[in-house]
Amino acid sequence: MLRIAHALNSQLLGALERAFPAAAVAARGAGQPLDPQLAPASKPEFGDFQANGALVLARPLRQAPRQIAAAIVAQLEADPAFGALCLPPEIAGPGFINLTLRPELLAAEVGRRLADPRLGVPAVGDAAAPVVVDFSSPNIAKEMHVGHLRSTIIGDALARVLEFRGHPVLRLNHVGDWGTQFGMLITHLKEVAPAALSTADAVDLGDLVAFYRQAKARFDADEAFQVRSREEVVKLQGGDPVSRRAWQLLCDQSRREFQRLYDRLDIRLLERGESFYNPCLEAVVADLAAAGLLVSDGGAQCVFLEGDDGSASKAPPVIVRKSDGGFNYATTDLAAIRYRFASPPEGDGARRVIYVTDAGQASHFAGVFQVARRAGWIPPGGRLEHVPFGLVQGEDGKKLKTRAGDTVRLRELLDEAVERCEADLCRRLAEEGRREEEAFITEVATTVGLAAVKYADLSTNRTTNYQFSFDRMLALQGNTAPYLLYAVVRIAGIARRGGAGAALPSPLLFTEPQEWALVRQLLQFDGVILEVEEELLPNRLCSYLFELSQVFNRFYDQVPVLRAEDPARGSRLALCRLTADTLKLGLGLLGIPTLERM
RNA sequence: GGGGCUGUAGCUCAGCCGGAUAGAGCGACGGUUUCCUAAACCGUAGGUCGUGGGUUCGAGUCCCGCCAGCCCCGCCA
Repeated sequence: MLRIAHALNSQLLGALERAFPAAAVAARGAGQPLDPQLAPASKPEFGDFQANGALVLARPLRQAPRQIAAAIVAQLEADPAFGALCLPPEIAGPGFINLTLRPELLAAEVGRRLADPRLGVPAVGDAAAPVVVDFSSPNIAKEMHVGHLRSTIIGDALARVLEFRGHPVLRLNHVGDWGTQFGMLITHLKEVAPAALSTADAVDLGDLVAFYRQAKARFDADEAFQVRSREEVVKLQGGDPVSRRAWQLLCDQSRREFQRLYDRLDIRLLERGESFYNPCLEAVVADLAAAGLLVSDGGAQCVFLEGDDGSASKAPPVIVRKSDGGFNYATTDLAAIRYRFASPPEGDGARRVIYVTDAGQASHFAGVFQVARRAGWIPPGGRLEHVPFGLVQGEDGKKLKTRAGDTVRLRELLDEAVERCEADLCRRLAEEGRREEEAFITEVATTVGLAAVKYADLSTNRTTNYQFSFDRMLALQGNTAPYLLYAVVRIAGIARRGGAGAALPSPLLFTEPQEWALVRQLLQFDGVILEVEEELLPNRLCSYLFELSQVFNRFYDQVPVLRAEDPARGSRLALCRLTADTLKLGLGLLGIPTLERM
């Protein structure tokens, strides 16, 4: 549909310029070329598209908007290329031009899409520069908890969409693997399990969280331990081999635990933690000094921020070197930005860098981004974007906690979703008297449970806080994963009962309004993907897929497929097939696999 | 005190850079099954878009003030 929209837009623009040549010249001279304001029709009865450009011209042309619209329409109707695309346009309301595409054109588009594995979504060329998506980013020696849920799920979905569009995507896991907490962890490890430092896999650290707690408790209670821990940090940063090995051990252990969750959620990540940027930190500060951005304040090296107009900002400065000479997280973040935009081999050569972190870090990133921009590290056309998301709240509207008031572990949260799903499925099977293999039940519960967690998160606009509710996300009706998965299953049922290998007629022939509604919904897929790529809002894709499922279910309910006679039967099978392809691809881009039966 | 985000139906949320009579889902109420999975479909009720101004032919959407909630605010990430 994008291709058609582009064609229509240029035809409209041509009509506009032919109808009002003087205004077109004047507008171009003023740097504000005429715009037909082509948009999708706001209601089905208005056709496929509407052009609102006539309304804007009313004032400069001192003519009634409907009169202007009529002049544009007259030009359009004189254009044979337009006539090949659309039925005669209609002027409605204050001066909207409503456009309806020729039905046979829509049917042909459906046919073309069935033969296209990309379903009409254009791929960016080979010359595409890398896009960095920085997401998930847990801390070493800590367990992943509900706070990592949104970054992980949203980041993965965005990466999938960008990859599908053909961008080389670097999925970076910026893990917290460097910092003062390693002093106490290593000191504790050395004292509790010295064997681990000399023999591979001698000790299973087991529950790293418990280990972290023990170390923290000693650190808080024991002054001598504190001193040893601080010395340990210095040794680690100085490259002491034993300290490095202990650090490596902790990282390896954490990595294995993270990986179990990533495998379960089918998420690929390239680990590149904070420590990776250590060698660059000196150079970062030197760069900032050379750019004249550094100011010493209270012994710390700072960059003071500016407002949009270049005036001094009231925001606190970005500190890149502490008064004790050490670097902090802002320095690391700056080093990461510099590295990611820098050309290979000294950097990633990225043109777009995306950070998926909670909204609470907005001001931190705003400051760091400004410094990077003023330091000249962002190449022309380079995009640096913070993709913020809101808190995960419980149904009481407060930050999600367990009943005991603890942080919710991600693993346990996923377990509960799958368990609830399985219980629900078993109850339903019993009610319907269905018998299924254990393996089937496990597969369905796992797929639906995890899909529900992902979809619930992705389907709301990420900028607002998100109210977590197992009952809502697992509901079988409404904008939920189970509802969408069920639509796929229905189509799979049709395929099993004889629709699988059927030859499709050409041209496809549609007669029922439910068929046309489905056709129009299907053809919007390409536009939605490009919108998600641009706006980085996965909920747009979710809404689209939900609407597609609704339109399909209406069609399925009201229009027979297998029992119809050809050519209707074949044409309807084509719609089923394309619906299934679109739902599978779309859900796949959200990181959600589909099922044949459920 | 400074900054950010949010405020739309009883509840959870959309609203695609200003366009036609503000949309879903849940919940409520009522209906549909000799037929491809009823995990579905159809219908009814329900909104002063926090509030007061402003800009505009046109504002849920843009600007300003105010109110409420959440979050952030210099050497932690």
